[in-house]
Amino acid sequence: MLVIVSWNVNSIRTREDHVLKLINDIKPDILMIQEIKCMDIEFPDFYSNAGYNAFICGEKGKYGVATLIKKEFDVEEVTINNQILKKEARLIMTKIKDLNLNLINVYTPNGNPIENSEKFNFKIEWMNQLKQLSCKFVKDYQKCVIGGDFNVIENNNDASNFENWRNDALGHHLVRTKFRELLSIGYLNTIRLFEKPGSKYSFWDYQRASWERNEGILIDHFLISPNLTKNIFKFGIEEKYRGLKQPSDHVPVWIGLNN
DNA sequence: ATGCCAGGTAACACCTGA
Repeated sequence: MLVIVSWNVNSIRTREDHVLKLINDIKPDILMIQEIKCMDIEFPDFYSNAGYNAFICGEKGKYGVATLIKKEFDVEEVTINNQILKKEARLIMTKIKDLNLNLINVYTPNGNPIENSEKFNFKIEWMNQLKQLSCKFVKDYQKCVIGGDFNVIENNNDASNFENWRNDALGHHLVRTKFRELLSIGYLNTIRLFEKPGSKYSFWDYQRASWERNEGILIDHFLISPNLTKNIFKFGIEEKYRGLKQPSDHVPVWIGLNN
């Protein structure tokens, strides 16, 4: 069995201890981390001793993703040539050769404010390009897991008060349509197999005591290609990490796959 | 409509996030 985690940590240098705790708690085979907020060379090396190799795509102070994979796997990082996906450090693609498993770690642009057409349009175009990148795995019957912070509220019930998000780039109908396009080419939003919409959130704002009042949203997702549907047996959300001292505003989400 | 928090950078204010 394989455990794959996704977590927007909001600065890896600030959250290093929390990530180590997660590694000890659930011992993932793969960790997809978003919003590392540092350059590759600044990424702290807590992972080697824990038994992981790191594939990092960072930049100074903003965005940034990293995928940590257990050392026993033979992994190749796949170069992204797409200009839009390369523009900011928001996506890293790796392939575990032993398992023929493709992994796409995504940090979709926020897209706010929607009145600023440049930011919103970049989000829409970025999601278009993600679809282009992802559909070839489905067409070629390849195994693919897309995990990360999608910055999309898929279902009205995935927000404690969806009306707050309807005119926001996370709940906007065009963004939700783009997300559904990923599903329509064959990807499955794995949480839907296990939880009813509204029962689980992955993000609580630092402001307005959102955590204490459980005003959350679900925006961290795992999508899997059709030929992995038979392998998935669990979707987990580690809510307790939002209650730690100096937490990320997101919590870890994970899937369990059987071979 | 904006700030509320939080982190980073740069510099004691502003950007980005969601």
